[in-house]
Amino acid sequence: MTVSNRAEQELNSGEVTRLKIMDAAESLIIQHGFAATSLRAIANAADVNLAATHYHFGSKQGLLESVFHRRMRPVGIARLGALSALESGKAALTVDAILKAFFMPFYDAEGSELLTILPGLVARIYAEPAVLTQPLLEKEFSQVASRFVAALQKTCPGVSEQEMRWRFHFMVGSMIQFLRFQAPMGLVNEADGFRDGLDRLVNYSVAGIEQLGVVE
Amino acid sequence: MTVSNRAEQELNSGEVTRLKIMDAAESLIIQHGFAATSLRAIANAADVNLAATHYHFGSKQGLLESVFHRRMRPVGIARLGALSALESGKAALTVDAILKAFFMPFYDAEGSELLTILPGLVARIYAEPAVLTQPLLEKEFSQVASRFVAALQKTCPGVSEQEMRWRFHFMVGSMIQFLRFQAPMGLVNEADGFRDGLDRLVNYSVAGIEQLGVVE
DNA sequence: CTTAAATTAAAACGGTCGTTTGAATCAAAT
DNA sequence: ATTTGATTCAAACGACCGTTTTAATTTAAG
Repeated sequence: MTVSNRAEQELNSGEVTRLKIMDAAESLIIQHGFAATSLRAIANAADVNLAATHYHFGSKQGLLESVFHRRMRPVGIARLGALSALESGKAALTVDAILKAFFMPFYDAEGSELLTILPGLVARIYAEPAVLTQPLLEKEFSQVASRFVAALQKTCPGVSEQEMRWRFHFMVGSMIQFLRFQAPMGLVNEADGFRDGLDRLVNYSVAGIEQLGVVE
Repeated sequence: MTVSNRAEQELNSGEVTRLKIMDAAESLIIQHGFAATSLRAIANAADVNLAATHYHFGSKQGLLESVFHRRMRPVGIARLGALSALESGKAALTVDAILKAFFMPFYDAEGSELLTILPGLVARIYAEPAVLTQPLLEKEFSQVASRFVAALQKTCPGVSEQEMRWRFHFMVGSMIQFLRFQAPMGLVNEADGFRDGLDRLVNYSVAGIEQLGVVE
């Protein structure tokens, strides 16, 4: 059997169990957080034996890392890809375009099941106690952040790298808030609510990063 | 014994225990989160019998609510007071001044021990699973938010209440991010780091809320 | 078919969890 | 001094935790 087209390839029993565990863990972790989600609850939701969690992931922490890694790596790749495409294009770089590249994974996920997962998972990474997730964040996110900060700096001459990293920091905070709660408290979101909120987030962030109106 | 000056009044045994428990719980919850903090760890850190936690707070959830309430009510009061003082003053309202009123509790806390507590606690409220803290947030925060949104709207004619609530939503996200991580990843914060970050947060948020430079 | 490896299964390990109980101790008022 | 209520204490409750062990079962290769 060749390794070529893995999409059509049938998964062996072990891989199927691995996926069932990760899916169940992902859903429960999003709902209740990492500490409050037990391996027994995960195994039960996945319809899998409890020991399978340790067989496939070694430990609860190992499962957490796998769950986060599976979703976050494609996000980072999509972001870097979108930014590279932007930089190699002929159009001039704008803050608006760069931020849309950063939010690309969420624009892309519209209409897919990913939209019910990605926001909750990203938000949870930032919500868990730092000792659990800081290594994951550092590993998966820091180089992506650096690339975007550098790109943003090019469009805002006169803004130091340090200052731009602060602004990027605040922008990420707004993004997390949006992913976590979607609309503000008491504001219901209608039909195409996610796209609407995302566009508002872009506008808000562009203003914050450019800071054209602020007088010192 | 009169009730007048409670500051000099000695606390009876029960109140002292209550405070010791809340102090210990606060510190541990900030460090490890609610689910990962056990009542035994709290009682141990407070040098108090385990059963005292249930005697004084009824349940773990009850303790959580008391811990949050104790710090958050003064924050809300300080914010509303600062905003009222602003509105009854003769100077024209500005977004900058309103936001500084909103951040007032953190400006005030500079140099006090509160600065080691408030940021971590506020950040944790937003980090815990929604089912735990959403009632607390709704109760303690929503009316304060409404007052500030209304004030901001007056300084930005043409911005609907709904739109301003979104911008305020994003601003809160940036604030949480700052309170939780202080400086961006990999950026160390020197001597007067907190004040510096707070000022950057104000500038960023003013730009986002006014959105002067954004072309649709 | 046989054999070896990969995977699943059931059961138990020692611990810790939130909560409850009932007696002991303390404080203040009669 | 005695009584009453508030508070503290040690101990235990049943339940659940992450992890490990051992054996059964399935899968794939010789």
